[in-house]
Amino acid sequence: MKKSSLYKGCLEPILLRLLKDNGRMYGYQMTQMVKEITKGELNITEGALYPLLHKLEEQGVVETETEMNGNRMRKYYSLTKAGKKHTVNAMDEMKAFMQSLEFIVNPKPIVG
Amino acid sequence: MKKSSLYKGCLEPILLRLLKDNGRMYGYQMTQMVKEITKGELNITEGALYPLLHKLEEQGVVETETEMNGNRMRKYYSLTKAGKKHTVNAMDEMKAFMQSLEFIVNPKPIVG
DNA sequence: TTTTATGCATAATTTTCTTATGTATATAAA
DNA sequence: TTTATATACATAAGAAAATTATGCATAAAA
Repeated sequence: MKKSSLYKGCLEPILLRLLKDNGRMYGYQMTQMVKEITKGELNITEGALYPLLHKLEEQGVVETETEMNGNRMRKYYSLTKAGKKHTVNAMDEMKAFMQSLEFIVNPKPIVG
Repeated sequence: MKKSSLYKGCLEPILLRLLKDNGRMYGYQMTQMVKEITKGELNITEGALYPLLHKLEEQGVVETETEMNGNRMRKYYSLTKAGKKHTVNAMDEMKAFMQSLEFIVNPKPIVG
């Protein structure tokens, strides 16, 4: 994604979140949406994206439909029922993680 | 650190932040402080911690002093002058990263 | 006396990216 | 009209950054 890859390990929950919010999406669309939302901060590389999507499909987290847009193929991904459950857990973990980061980066002084 | 390692890639800035806030610290102390601050969420493994500290020392980001505490050794780490500059940048990147995560996990609706 | 905590360290392996490469169509710019 | 950019997929090689396992050693608690 970026030079300073803080994002290592966060890609899967990010994709799950996108699918949860937007329903059906195709790969390239995900990269563009993330780029836009993060104002160019986060650029998902194809080498990270596609293998991960394939893994999630293998695991039954997402399912796909391939459609033609003019002459170009689009492979749409959406969460399965199991994938939706999985996503709930992933989002909880994500929140806990972000909270923890917040605690570290912005430590609260102990009030006596 | 944890099973679901979202933290992959964040360890270095976390350590820099600790040293910035607390001055001189030894490795084990860092693991305990992070565990405490994050309420047990983040458990830094030794296999991740020590090689990283050694790398930072090699790079001149931190410097060390070894002291004996009773019969047990403690190796104290602190930021060098260059390390302090480096940390300012790292914290900026960290903030941008956290902001981006926030945007994704908690997307703001577009107000027309 | 055996487990847990403190304190360091490293090797092997796995996970998760980046970078590079490949194929192909559509559009914009030169 | 040719070239660059954008769209859209995919995979392989390599690097980065963890986990897991192991080792050594002292101190305290069970």
